[in-house]
Amino acid sequence: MKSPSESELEILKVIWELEPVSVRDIHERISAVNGVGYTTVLKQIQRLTEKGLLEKTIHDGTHLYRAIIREDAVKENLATKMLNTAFGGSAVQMLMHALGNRKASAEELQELKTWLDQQIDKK
Amino acid sequence: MKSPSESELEILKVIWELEPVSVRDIHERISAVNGVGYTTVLKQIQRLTEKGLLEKTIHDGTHLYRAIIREDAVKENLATKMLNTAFGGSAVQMLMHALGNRKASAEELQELKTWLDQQIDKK
DNA sequence: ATTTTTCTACGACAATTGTCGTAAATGGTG
DNA sequence: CACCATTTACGACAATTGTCGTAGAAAAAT
Repeated sequence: MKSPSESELEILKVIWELEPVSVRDIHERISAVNGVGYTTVLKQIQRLTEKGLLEKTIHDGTHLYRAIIREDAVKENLATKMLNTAFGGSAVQMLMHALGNRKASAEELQELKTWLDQQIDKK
Repeated sequence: MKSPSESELEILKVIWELEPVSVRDIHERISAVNGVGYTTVLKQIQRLTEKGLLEKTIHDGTHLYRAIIREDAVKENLATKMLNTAFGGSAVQMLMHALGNRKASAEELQELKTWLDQQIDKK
């Protein structure tokens, strides 16, 4: 299960949000941020499709794309892989580095705590 | 600040642990896991050195390598980048996906809680 | 000092990725 | 239908990465 590159992930994120969606719409979103060309985005979409991560349907002449892999699965994969390869499986380590120097907002900490307590209760 | 690839990270991890360390020792560790050849590891080390992530010192004829970038900095970078690009900056999201389906052990949850409470107290 | 063993340096190659340019196809408009 | 504007398909190119093979340098053994 190879993880998508950062740039591929950008595209996937737009698709998860808007699917089924046209290349045009995806490009609009992406280029607004990084100014990349239309064909660049198109090519990447086509490659993702070849790789089986996306599916194209032609409806009334317009080509629309949908994701085949689920958002949760990809994110889980990313997070888990990083947890294991970079942080030796320690979630605390990962969290510390993620929030680390950055002053985690009180709300965020609270939110984490809530989720955590809930997890603990579930046992 | 481009992040190291997975394979580069493997090498960095060994170096952080053993530095200053010879190619031979690094190779031994790595190949024990994935069986990759000596020159493969050497080449990667050389490239990392070119890129300025490692430093080579020749002491008594042996070439030893040390890391120039600190372990914490790299990990922080990795975690932060993932937090932002994949999880929209939400640490809860990231944590949920990292622990997600996998039944986080009670100890791990407890450890997380301890760290969190400590963070909250610090405020 | 000569041979053998071990390392390092270098170059090569395939796969992947990010990025376009150009050409071909399709659709909409007058 | 003929023409212009969009879109899509293709191919190209440079950079990066993972992987070696080979050759030359250095160190160790005899």
